[in-house]
Amino acid sequence: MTHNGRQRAPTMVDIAKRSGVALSTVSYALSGKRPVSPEVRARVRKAVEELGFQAHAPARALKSRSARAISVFCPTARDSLEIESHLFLTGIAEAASEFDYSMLMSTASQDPEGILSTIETGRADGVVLMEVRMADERVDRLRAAGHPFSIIGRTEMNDGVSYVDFDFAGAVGRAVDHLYELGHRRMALLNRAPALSMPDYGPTVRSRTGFEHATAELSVEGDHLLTGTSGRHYIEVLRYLERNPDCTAAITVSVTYAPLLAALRDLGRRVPEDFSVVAIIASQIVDLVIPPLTTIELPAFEMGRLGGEILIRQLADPERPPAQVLLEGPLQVRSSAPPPRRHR
Amino acid sequence: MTHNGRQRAPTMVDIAKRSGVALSTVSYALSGKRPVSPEVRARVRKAVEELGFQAHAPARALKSRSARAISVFCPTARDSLEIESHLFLTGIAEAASEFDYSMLMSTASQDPEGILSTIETGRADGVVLMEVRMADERVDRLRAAGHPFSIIGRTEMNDGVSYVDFDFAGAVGRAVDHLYELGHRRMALLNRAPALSMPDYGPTVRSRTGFEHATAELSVEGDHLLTGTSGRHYIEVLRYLERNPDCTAAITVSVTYAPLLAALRDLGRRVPEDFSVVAIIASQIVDLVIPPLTTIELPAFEMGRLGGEILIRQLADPERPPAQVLLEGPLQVRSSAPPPRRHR
DNA sequence: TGTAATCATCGAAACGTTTCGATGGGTAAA
DNA sequence: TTTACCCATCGAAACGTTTCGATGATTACA
Repeated sequence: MTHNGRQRAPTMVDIAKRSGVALSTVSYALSGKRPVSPEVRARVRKAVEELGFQAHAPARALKSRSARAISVFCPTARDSLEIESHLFLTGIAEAASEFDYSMLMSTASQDPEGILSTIETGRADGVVLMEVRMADERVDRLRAAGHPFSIIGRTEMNDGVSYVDFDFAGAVGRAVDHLYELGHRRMALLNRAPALSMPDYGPTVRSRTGFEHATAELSVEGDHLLTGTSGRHYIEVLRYLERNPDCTAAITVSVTYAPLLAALRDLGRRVPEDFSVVAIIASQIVDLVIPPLTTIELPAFEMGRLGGEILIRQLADPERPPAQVLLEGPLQVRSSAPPPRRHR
Repeated sequence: MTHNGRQRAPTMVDIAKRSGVALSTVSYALSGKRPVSPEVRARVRKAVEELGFQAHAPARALKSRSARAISVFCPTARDSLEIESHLFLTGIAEAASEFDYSMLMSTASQDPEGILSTIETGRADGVVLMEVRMADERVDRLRAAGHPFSIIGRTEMNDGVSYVDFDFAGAVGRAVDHLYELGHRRMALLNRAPALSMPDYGPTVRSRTGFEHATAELSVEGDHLLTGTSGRHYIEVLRYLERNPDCTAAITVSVTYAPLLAALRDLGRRVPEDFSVVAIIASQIVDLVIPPLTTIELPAFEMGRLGGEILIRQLADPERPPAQVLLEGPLQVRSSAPPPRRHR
């Protein structure tokens, strides 16, 4: 039952009048913060139903000093698509609705002032950050101000901060192992080229570290390339493959599978017959790529959900110790890097 | 200048005290709704600066009866990715921040109650809807309640409602023309298979109409397939191509390029030598697909931006007549369907 | 010099909740 | 029957703004 939009929306005063009790009793009947007799509760419920009452969120936020909202900052997709962002985002939104919170979203993702102000103006109670760097001003500022927040990703120093991150180093390591078992002895890591504004983007740094360790451990040759989806990047990958024909496998992070597959195709090298690829990517994206890529799955939606949940739980109980979650992704063998022969 | 998060945030009362004027004068000095002497204005500004004052949004929303926020409902990406959604979303967010509005996002995109309630609880002033059907309960309800809203997409009956849509019928028509000029005389439209909950999804319906008109006009054979990214859909496309070897071209809508390219590859048919493809898709996605697809570009980010802007302008001036925008997309010739020979 | 008009500023009420302390009726114990 | 206590309910204040009408000082005009 909803009321006509033309006239004033019913308030708790209206409910109080109609059910013949005091305003405060209505509040207690609805919130349950003090006991209320069954009859009164029923009368109040009935009036709420009949008038289509819905509590006014700003009034509640004003008085209770909590907006029951979290705010999220996510890079814009105007020019290029950070596709994982969308999975993070909807994951967080799902967590919010699960706990009956609102979610504010903004694309001004790198502006520390803007981020702090959503909290300081009372629009939101906490913040979820993503695309953070190893050293990140936004994190420092939030921490200094004492505002609740959680991160999808993590910085270098994470004492006392809540985060959900993916173990990129471990994932790359397992990808190297898999390719090694397939017989490859020289492989490349196509790492994400950080934009100029992101000189030490966590996943990039940690993927590289994992790659260097794993290749050293197995004594295989490993080449590290920073790349992306631009034409220039495609050319660089193409050149690399031409010059290094003994490199027969690659690990791609996020969208870097695209320039690789394009270059392989243009060189007439087939996947997986001539070249193996393991992609670190969200499963939802695999559906859109040909051939079906062997992946280490990045559980992006789940990361978002968890990141949101962690923040909200912290909001509910400020004493709660920070949660730090590092997720692993399963190796999903598909056709771009088949299982090792001896296992077939 | 920000204050320490531990202590109470400064309010306009604090500003009033520090600058030695009345509370109401502070309000007028900051809002400019009544003239204030230059000296007082300067004193107020100084105090604001020194105390790091930021107006409390819920209090403002309560008194002014406007949250300066819009709310957006977008499908979840848990299982499959409606990639355009993310472009719409960040486009809307960009518009919001441009006009100094907040944007609420929720994934409960099909629930009419939830949509109305963001407005009726005062959390937002208007709604942006997406993924609407030809007949859509959410639109009817919003209109009946008299709530401001705009649509990315449109329904069958759009009197008095603001929307931004893409001309799918026209786009498919132009794609047919292009393929015809390339010499193709039988072609398929790989249309989006609507989910069960979306029996008459606008783009799907209108793409089909455009296809039927254009093929009839040119007297070419046109086959209409409903498909998606699942394995079952892939098989269906594969079967279709096998059974109809004289079909030498296809138009894909959104992600349907994926099963098509996979099937062509598995049948050993090359693009564009043996088969031409025109994809109706956002440009940001083309970077992720091999081969580079000839497209009719879906300006998804711009659609989002406009949809947000239209709503906000309407919020600012309720007298403003509804805006109805139908965008066209340029044909971008890339390698999946090269330019006609005679033009080379 | 007196009156009207103009201007900047002030005071108070209001928006719709939540929550504290007070009140009064009922029951249990004395 | 009194006293004490408990319980449900009430009344009022408060949260931080915006905005209306009032006030007093200044200027303009007669």
